[in-house]
Amino acid sequence: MPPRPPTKPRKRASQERSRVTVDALVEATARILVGEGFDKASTNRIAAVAGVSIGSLYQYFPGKEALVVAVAQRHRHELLSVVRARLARVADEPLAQGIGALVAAAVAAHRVDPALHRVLAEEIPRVGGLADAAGFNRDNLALFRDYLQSRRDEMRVADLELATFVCMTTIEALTHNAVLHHADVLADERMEALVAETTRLIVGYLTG
Amino acid sequence: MPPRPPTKPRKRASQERSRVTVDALVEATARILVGEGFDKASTNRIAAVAGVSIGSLYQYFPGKEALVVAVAQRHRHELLSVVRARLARVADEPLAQGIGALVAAAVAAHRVDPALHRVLAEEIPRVGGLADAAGFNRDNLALFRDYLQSRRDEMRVADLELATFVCMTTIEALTHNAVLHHADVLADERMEALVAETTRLIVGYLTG
Amino acid sequence: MPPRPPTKPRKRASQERSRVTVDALVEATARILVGEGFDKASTNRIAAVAGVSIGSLYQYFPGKEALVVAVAQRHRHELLSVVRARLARVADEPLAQGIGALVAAAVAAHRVDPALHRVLAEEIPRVGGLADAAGFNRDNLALFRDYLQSRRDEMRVADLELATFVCMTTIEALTHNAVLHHADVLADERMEALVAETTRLIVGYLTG
Amino acid sequence: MPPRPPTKPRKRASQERSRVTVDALVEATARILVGEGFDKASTNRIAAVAGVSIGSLYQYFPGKEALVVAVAQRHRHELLSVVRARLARVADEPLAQGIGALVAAAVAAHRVDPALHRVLAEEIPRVGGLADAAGFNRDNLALFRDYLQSRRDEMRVADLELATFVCMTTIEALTHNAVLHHADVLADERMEALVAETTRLIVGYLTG
DNA sequence: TATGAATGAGTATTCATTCAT
DNA sequence: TATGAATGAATACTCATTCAT
Repeated sequence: MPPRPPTKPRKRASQERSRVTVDALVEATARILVGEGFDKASTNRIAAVAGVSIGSLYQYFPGKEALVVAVAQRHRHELLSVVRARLARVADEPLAQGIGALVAAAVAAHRVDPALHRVLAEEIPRVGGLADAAGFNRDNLALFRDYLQSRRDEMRVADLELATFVCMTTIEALTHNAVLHHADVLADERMEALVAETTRLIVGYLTG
Repeated sequence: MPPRPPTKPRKRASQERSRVTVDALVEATARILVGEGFDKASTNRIAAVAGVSIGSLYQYFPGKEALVVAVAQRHRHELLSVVRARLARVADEPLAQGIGALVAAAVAAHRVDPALHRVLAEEIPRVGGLADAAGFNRDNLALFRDYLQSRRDEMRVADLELATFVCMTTIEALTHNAVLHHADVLADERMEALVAETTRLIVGYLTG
Repeated sequence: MPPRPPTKPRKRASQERSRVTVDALVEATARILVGEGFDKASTNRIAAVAGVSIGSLYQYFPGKEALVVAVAQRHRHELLSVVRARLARVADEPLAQGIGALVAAAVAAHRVDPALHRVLAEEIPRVGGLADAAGFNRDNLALFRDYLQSRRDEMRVADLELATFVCMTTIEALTHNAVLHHADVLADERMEALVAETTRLIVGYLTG
Repeated sequence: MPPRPPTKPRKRASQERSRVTVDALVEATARILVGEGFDKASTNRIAAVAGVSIGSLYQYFPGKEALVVAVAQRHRHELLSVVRARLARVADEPLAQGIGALVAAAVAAHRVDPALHRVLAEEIPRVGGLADAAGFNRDNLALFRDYLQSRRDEMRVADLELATFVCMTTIEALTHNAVLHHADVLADERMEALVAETTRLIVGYLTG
């Protein structure tokens, strides 16, 4: 097993000045990822776009991977706050409403920065430290399991763990595919239809 | 827009000798992809492993991408024949049986060469000619739409196109995730449970 | 001829605090040199290990070379005091005793800090200001010439200068090689044999 | 223990063309080593001076170290043939003649390419694969032991192994120092004196 | 005086691809 | 048709040193 490239930031940006540098680097990485793709994102290029010397890049990040991971993390946090916010509003409503909201939230999340989301999901070799760079699912999964748990009496599933896996995978795949690959085909009203269908699919499955 | 690297084989392998060379190259590519990962798969290395000179490689393939595409295609054909064979056997049975068989087929397909499947799906930047290197779905999609069409009267869906999309995406995502990322967790009996669950999910959805 | 990097300390450490800083830097350099080798000894690393800011390092030393030179000088002083102490005890004894003591002293000197000695002698490019970083010989040479001069009547050599050169070079080479490269092979008793042999060699040469 | 940089040539230069390339690279390395010193000898510079692309350099050598080793080896072979040739002529003469010839040979050897010899001996960090890049002594040692063995009855030494070590180390150190550091001081006639002195030193030692 | 953020020239190395033989 | 020597742009990363705070 070859040693993986490190992905954790090298030093904390303590002073204000360095904070700016770090942000510029992460932002530049995101911009290049979206605009030119993963393998144009060389460290030299990132530094140049960030308006920062290559030396400074390496003061704060141990390498390219760490930058991509930082971008993915930032993206993940944004998604998560979108999902959390929406979910909070329906915590006490019946299952059908909850699932509906969740699916809608997933679509909304995929629309936060679809281009970045696509690069993160499809262009980045999921290997080494990048393996779950886009794995915002773990957080989502926990969130969702808690929700399902709280609604357990409305459901008819034997294995909650399995059900969570099935639901999350399904919702993620459908919204991802729809938003990222069929946005053109699926006009707005049809997207609403998809949300409805997905909700029906999941609710039907859970209340079986 | 930068010109994409060409991905089509350069010439037909008419003579027997060429045929052997081409096969050796594709096989070597696959072996390296699985054994060492996408970015160790350099053209020089592929040629070396294939026991062929780098010059010859470029006689038959316009570049690296073309080789990967060829590997993906070969893999796709294998998958497709697995799915087709299984589907043929249930063409005349009721929907529930058909869907069950399809899900089982999807699992079987993912087990043909999981390591290669994983590399193709997760390590290769889905960009340019590689965009749908792993997109064996197109074929599957057509196959499945035809099947659903033939069983339309057992179903209660308004939009067949949409339903096909929903079902295929769901089945693909669930089996992919299950086989490639949770094979350890999902022991054999639980895998059977997953097949059952997935079938219930889809059948429930289709029959309203 | 490119300008040589300066190797003299920048300012006198007049205040106590500075003194501590300078010592910490020299000590850190020595520790890194021994523990990780010459080319891991970057200025940044030295400063870090010394617990001093890189800025401060440059307040007291004009560059990396100066630090290494300082380490070498410190080492040289230690060696010299070892040799001097031993030599003082035999100043009035006949040649054979004197030479014997000198050889033993040379061995003892090489054992003061063999690891540092080795790095200084073998890993550091003897170029520029580093040219005689390990050249503790100059001092030794003077010391030894004086001793030989005082025993001139016991000797039968035409050219004292030449004889000094021959003796010093020989003793240094033999003890260095023995201690640093054959310490494993030359067990303690054999090392004593070497001291005896070397003494015989030199005394034989001087007394014709 | 960190993995050492490899020092063995990467591929054999089978065709005539590549032979030329390899030679040019080794020659260029030597020239840079002598003219600009070890740490100006970057791979890019070596390739440039050799009039060869950097890519070609890496076809034949795994890195910088390997080139330096190749240079050292080439140099060693030249030295060895000088020494061997001279030694052959006195194989049957008495010890005093033999030692005299050997010392003269050592001086001659150091004069083959003194500048290169100096760089190899003093500027190259004797670490890793470079550790005995300049260790032409091993061959010499064997050669010399055989010679001493054949003259054993003229000698009065208890431990032949030790005697060989003492003689070789002494001769090497004296000639090295004389030729490389005191060439200016030691004019030709004085150099002859040194040869005589050294011979006397050694013969005296061996014949007790 | 001390700090540490910033610099950027410089270094080793890879790899897709070409082309003379 | 096959070969493999040659290419060189591109890449990740280091490190001595400066200077504003």
